[in-house]
Amino acid sequence: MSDQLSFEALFRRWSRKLTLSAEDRAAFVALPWTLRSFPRDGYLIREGDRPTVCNILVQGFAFRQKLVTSGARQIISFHIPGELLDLQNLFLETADHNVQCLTRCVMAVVPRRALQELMTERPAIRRAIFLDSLIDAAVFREWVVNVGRRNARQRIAHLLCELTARLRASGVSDGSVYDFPITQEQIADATGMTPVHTNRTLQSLRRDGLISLSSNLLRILQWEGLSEVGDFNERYLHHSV
Amino acid sequence: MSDQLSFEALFRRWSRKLTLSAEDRAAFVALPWTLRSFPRDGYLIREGDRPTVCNILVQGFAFRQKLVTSGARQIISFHIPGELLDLQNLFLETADHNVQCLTRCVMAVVPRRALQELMTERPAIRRAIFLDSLIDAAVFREWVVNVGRRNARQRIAHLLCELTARLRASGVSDGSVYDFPITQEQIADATGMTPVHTNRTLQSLRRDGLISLSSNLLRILQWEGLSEVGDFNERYLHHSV
DNA sequence: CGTTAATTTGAGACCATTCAATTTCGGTGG
DNA sequence: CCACCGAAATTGAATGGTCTCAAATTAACG
Repeated sequence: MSDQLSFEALFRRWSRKLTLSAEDRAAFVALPWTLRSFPRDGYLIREGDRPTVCNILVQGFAFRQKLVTSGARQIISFHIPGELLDLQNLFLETADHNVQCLTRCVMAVVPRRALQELMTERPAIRRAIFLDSLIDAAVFREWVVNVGRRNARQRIAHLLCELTARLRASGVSDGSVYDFPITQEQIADATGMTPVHTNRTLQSLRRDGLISLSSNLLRILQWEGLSEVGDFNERYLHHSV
Repeated sequence: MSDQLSFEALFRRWSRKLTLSAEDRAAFVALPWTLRSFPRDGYLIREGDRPTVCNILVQGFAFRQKLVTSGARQIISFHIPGELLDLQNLFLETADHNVQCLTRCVMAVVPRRALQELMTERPAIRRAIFLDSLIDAAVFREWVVNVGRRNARQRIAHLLCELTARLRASGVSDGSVYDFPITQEQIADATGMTPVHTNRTLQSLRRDGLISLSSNLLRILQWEGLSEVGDFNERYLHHSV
């Protein structure tokens, strides 16, 4: 895979929000990165690790999760190609959650020291990374609201809306039909529900003609209706800065 | 109030995590800030605002919240003196949530342009602010876990542990007895519960001799027990970077 | 000392969970 | 191409944690 292709999605995403000069891009591509493949369910980072690298998701989907003592798992975010998966580990010494692959993934792995130095030298890159981490935080906040104050239907509808809006904005999909590699158990862990109730709630969304989901293929049949059910307002995604 | 005093808590907090030179502190104090008082429940930022300033909490307690269409409110974080309340608004144009005062507050208000420029000139300040925003995000993640995968007792115990650990680390309190200006309704909104069930759950924690809470005074009677009930591991607070 | 906010109590209803079993799907080897 | 297998999705029924609604009590404050 050529250099441009590895970072195509990242640069495309950043370009929507700020101006990256050709030199900025060149300096980024000149980082000492390497491509690495991970299997489905493979761990990129485990809680307690002291990471020395930073991962850029080139291909595939990933997610962050945290376990509680009862053994239950809470998924904290999903990630799509072109996103940085561990900005927090650039400046925090110890990982406070797990990062795992949803599908087989290809990562561009960069030593965090090199990325830190690039941020020192290049204000535009620094700003892009700072923006990304602020938007990550905005998504976490919305997830607190989602699991804290919405019912089952709303939670799932909101999650589907968020994923759709992000995929659409990234240009990975047109946002109406796309490959959806998330199991019902994972949806349950992302929305703070049980798999059984997730199943029943998805059926209710299907019955109402809002979505169709089978064979890992999600169709958004009524975007307006789904957004309304999910109380979805995409402001928090800050797609236009 | 003298300049040093306004930023005392902030500098103390930052000093635990990195080295701030006398010049860094002087440059920070030389920012064009002003002190401003806010009443209890007063809004600092409303969702949709396009802020031009950044608020540093000097005295009092504040919180972030977001409303859903049903009218329910989810509190997303609490803030104590010495914390920056709207780092996200430094680089994002539109506020995606509300920031409100829990008690009467004094803020140091800084034009965000001035703070941005200081960050450009002073790498240590830049790093401190970046660290703060990463830790904010870590707290949001833990809150997703809290409302998503813990039961009522665990949620409230965890919230009390977090507040105690943060107050202790900031030096505002010794962490065993402190003024607790949060109503049961606000605890409910922070944990995704109803006020009624919050009341019953607090009673159960009191009955077990873990805490005592009345007249806005919280006593942590059994820190170990409370941490265990709340599944509390303070790693995510990153008190030692 | 009056007035409003905050806390507390009771009881019934409901949303979501739990547990267990069944069916369907996706991938693999014969 | 079909048979097989484990994973994922689906269904049923009973349980339970939390909510809702309403009222009473206590605390906070001017």
